Amino acid sequence: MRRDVFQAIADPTRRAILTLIAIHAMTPNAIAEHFESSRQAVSKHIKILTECELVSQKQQGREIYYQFNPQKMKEVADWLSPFQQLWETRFDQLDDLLNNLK
Amino acid sequence: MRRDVFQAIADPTRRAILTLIAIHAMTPNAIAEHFESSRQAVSKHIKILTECELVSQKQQGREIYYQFNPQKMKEVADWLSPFQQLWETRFDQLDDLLNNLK
DNA sequence: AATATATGCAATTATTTGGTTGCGCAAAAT
DNA sequence: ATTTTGCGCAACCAAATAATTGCATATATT
Repeated sequence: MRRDVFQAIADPTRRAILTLIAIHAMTPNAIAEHFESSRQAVSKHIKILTECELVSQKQQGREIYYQFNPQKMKEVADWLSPFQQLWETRFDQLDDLLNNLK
Repeated sequence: MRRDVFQAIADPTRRAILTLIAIHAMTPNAIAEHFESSRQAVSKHIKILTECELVSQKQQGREIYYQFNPQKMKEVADWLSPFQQLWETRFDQLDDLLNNLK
């Protein structure tokens, strides 16, 4: 079972969940209310997000609050950063970029 | 057929292809040489990357050179940017972030 | 002209994915 | 104590995905 961050954010529902809980931790039911999908479907997405550590949980009675883990998302940004220069940086820095990619 | 950038970069081979051709445009055969997978498998990945416009092509005789399109990749960076503040910015800017996410 | 090369397309298959439904369990509420 | 609520787990299913194989076509090379 491949469970990396890139695969996790490939799904639009999961991306929406992340934007939701980035604001504040939420329970599965609260999250599911924001979507058409069933609670179970949403819960499955949360499970995937948890397994790849984009999300962590803290139990509170019978409720479970899921919260966003920024550090893991940073992995995407890190992979992206060498490319970033290609769309925003001046041409005299292109050599640096090429070196980074190798 | 869902064909967005996020789904495209979910596959590790496709990410590797992108890093490869970001340096300079390459033909499918040249790209395939860098992987275990067959030429056809790689070609399919290239097709997906082309369909979501992460890659564009220019024909040159019977060879086709595929090149990276930074602008499309920027979409990922744009989606990521509000989160970015969560792992690197000072706390007094957190309000701005929360507004951006809503 | 005949052959070799570069490439795309189509059909097939195994695996993965996203979703549903039903069930069980523990914590609250009545 | 009984019922309701919040949640995860397992089984199942349809659709999508990744990869293979075989074939067609156009451009080079001989």
